[in-house]
Amino acid sequence: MRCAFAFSTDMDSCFALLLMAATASAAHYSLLSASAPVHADSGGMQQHAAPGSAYRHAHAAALLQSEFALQNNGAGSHAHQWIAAALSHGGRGGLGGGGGGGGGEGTAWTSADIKPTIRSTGDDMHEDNDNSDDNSNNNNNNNSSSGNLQHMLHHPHHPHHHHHQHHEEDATRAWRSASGTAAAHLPSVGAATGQQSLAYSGGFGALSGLVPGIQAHHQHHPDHEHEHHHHHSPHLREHQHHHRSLHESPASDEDATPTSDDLEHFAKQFKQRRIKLGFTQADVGLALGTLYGNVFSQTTICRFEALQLSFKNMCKLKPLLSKWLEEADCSASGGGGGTGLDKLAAQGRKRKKRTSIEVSVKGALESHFLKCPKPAAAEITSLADSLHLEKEVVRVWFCNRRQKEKRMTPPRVHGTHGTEEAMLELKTQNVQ
DNA sequence: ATGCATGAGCA
DNA sequence: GCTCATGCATA
Repeated sequence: MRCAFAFSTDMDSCFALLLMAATASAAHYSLLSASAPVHADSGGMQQHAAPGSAYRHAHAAALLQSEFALQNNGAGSHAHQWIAAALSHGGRGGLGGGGGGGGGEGTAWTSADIKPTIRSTGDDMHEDNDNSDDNSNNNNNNNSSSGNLQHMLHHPHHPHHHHHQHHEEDATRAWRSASGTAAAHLPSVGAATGQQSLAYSGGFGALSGLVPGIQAHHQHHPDHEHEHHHHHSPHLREHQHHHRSLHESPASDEDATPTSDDLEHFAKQFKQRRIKLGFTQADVGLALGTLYGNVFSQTTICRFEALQLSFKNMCKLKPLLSKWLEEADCSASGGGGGTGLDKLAAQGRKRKKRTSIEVSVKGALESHFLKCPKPAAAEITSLADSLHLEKEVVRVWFCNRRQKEKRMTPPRVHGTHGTEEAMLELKTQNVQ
């Protein structure tokens, strides 16, 4: 492979740093391990003894946990309290953007200082180009209303449940292509908030983290106006026949808009290699940040692997991950052994405490969603009222629910049985 | 691994 | 207020 770039920059100094880092970080705290007794990735078991040897074994099944089953911790459902954090580090005045605005009673969770995240650190502008309007967008995904256009055009069968009736407005921004410019915000990496597990002890991640030289290149984005074809079936998981357009090989990391199948395949492969190499999802997210200027969280990487992002988003991330993978791959041979770099995790923003919605209430919301995915403000209000939830909470719930519909991997039908799907998922995921 | 949340950008 | 990308916090 051609992977001899990058490191050459500063090998010497890097090693020095690595050594220091190595000694320093003996402590791993594994938040995740608790949640991951079964599956290998995430948390607990990433630290393999032999750096050079990538002998990781495949791991086990993903447990699919039904949200409904787990949620009833009985905790007060809608008592809101914010984490009053002492905001020690500088911040900037928040603007009450989209989120906070709505709630009537919603105090200002947003008004203090927020967003230490990458996007808008300080004052710089992010030119993230996701011009969601003109030419980008796409999101072809499944079900959703108009988005299905694609499906209809390219494949007759319609996956999942769509009980949708219509939605004309969606058509506006309906998928057009994965064009994208998916690419991204330029680097302005801020402090990566201390992530959950930067605890591994892998090889390259640390290294890349320390190498200063390679920072700011941008990724290539998949743009192309072509409507992209190919179906992705209800359960993408099973079939991974990737037929490509006819001239490119999206499987690698070339540009060209990948097909759903390509993405599926890539994601699978990515996860496999990542694990093999001994990296956690969080590690990857961090490495991406240091390599390309965009830090991603464990969550995002996880969702990528699980195809739980929109098609467009998947396309955007793929090249980045692909690149990382290449580097990780080749560096693996060199042996490795550095360890975690730590980031100053100064986090002090006020985030509304996560509302935990009771199972029964969730059920009610769900059924409303089936009837009407996009309730009007008034409906939301009354619904919220009858369920004893804040309006804002309900509104957000619907937003999130809609987003879910648009993922590549649609939400499971947790209806009357769903056994089939569950089994299928288990089966297919075991492979890794 | 996922639920609820934030915020940019658009309308 | 919606969508979309993304993540903290939690199960």
